[in-house]
Amino acid sequence: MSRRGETFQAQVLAVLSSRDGPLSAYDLLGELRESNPKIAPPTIYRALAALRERGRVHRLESLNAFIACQCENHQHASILSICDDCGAVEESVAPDLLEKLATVIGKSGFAPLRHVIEVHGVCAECGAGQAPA
Amino acid sequence: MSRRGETFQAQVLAVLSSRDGPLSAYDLLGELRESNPKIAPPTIYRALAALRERGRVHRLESLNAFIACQCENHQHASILSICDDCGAVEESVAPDLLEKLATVIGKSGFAPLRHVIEVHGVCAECGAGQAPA
DNA sequence: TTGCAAGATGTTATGTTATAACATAATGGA
DNA sequence: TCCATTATGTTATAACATAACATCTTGCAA
Repeated sequence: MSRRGETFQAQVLAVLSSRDGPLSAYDLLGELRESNPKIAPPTIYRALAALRERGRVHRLESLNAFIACQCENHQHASILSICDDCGAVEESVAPDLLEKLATVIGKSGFAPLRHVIEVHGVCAECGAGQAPA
Repeated sequence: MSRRGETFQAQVLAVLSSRDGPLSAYDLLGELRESNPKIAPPTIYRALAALRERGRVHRLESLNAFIACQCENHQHASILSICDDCGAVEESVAPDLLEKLATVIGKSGFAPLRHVIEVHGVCAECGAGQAPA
């Protein structure tokens, strides 16, 4: 086993961390080709898969895009709020909400393993700038 | 304005309703081409968009697939439980959970408009059939 | 009744996202 | 050293989705 990939993963994470909005895999590909023109899609996807396994990156399923984990502890299900106006994404953690969710869907005997919770809407900043009507 | 499209939308909904698992847009395309070989992707996507607007169909963002709404009242945010073993999807409604969710993400002033709540796991039937270890 | 405006639908092409399949290279241990 | 194992590179293609424009329907008004 080796750690060859970690440098590249670190680059991917660095690019994602420098934004407050999500990037698609092909956005990342474009960025990273500036320093290494030869990389291909599988390289990006493999790095993203590794980073996701370690909880450092989240995939926004409803946008087909990726974002760096904003939390200290990277092992948790997260709630992602996506501003449809400015594109900013904020991460929340709410263990009690997950418990409630488990209760709701557990009624029929379902055992949850992975949560996708994404809420689209308007962030405070964009909402404040809007006329109320 | 016309209702020409409604027949086709009804066909799409009929196919989706006949399954207890999701179908991709191209699965649907394949099915529906049996009765009408000339339809193209935009036709499917337009029908799905109309059905989604009326709450008759849900998109599974984490699977890029679609499923008929299983509820009586089609105007509500739904919680989708997806069995990764057999593919079955079950729909739950929990207004109080949405309220709690609104509270959690509303702390920073975020105003929710659309919810994506998908839980992957193992359904009762598949879980029961498994060896415990 | 004809002609037209508006919107729905059909059609072609292409854009975007993701992975299969296989070749090559690096690493560490026997 | 040599091999087994796993990571990485490379090519090609699969899967998902929509842009752009042509065509057809419909209802209405002159």
